[in-house]
Amino acid sequence: MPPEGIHVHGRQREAADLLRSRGLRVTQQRLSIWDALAPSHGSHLSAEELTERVRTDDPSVHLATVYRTLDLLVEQSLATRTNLGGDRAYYEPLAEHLHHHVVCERCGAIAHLHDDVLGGLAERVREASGYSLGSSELTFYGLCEDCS
Amino acid sequence: MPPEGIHVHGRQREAADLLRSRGLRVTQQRLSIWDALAPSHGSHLSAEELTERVRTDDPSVHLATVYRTLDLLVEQSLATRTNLGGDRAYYEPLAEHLHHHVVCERCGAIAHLHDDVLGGLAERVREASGYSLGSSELTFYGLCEDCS
DNA sequence: CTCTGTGCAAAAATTTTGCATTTTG
DNA sequence: CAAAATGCAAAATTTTTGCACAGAG
Repeated sequence: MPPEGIHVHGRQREAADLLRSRGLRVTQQRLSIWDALAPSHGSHLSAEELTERVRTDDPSVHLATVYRTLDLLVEQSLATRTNLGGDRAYYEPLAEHLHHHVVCERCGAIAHLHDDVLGGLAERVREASGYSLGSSELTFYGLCEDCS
Repeated sequence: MPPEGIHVHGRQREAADLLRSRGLRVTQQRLSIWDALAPSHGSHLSAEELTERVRTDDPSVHLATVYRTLDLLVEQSLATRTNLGGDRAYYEPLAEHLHHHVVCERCGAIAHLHDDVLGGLAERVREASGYSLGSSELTFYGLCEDCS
């Protein structure tokens, strides 16, 4: 088992490649932000929460930079922005598979919903609306098992 | 066909009854806001747009009152708040049937999606997540027929 | 008359922007 | 070196709140 540092560097190297391959500049800030957004650190982070995390590594990173980087990552489809019913936006690294959210209205627990649970939903929506569909944001509210 | 005034008063009387039956006070501001939120006036209004509308009738109504009233209406399940991907919240009077939204990413046109288009979605989500479901907010993004 | 709702102004919370400086390629 | 990214502070946007006054029941 490699020491912790290796993981970080591996992940950062991967991020650096992602950025470079898209013609974007690789900066220490972007790498740190990408790190802090890692799924293992818990998802659904607001820009402010993310900044706090990033700052434990590099306190000089400014909130504005985090916003600019998040815009960039979303634009590049490397992250997604979700709303989850609150007032601010939450960000997640783009997962292997698309997913949606089920939010517990009592304790705030968030479950992920794999796209394949939806059945032929997109097709039905396309037919009903006449729109050609791209992305979607589906959020269900209810009570988690513990709370209900 | 009754003159226009009758409609307004009919709608306002209905609103007054709704408020009274819930133990809430009937104020001119609430009636005007309810009126302005009417589906016929076009839906998906932001608090600011709604205030503008209300002010054509009564310029003294304050934005803060609109926010407070909208909170009230949502709390009372007389209106819904949706996000539609933007930064601010949009409000709709609670329709006869629940519905969701399909937003055109190019021209902004919004189509409504009847709940019955979703098939057994809620049931499938309940099974997959273990949550007992209440409401949901589903937004699809794509291109409308004109734009695609 | 009492309690709730409103207007107002001020603040809070979230996100964006202009500009000088630093860093990347 | 040139172009792009960052830090900073200031502004813009959206929503909330405290308080004194007005209006509903």
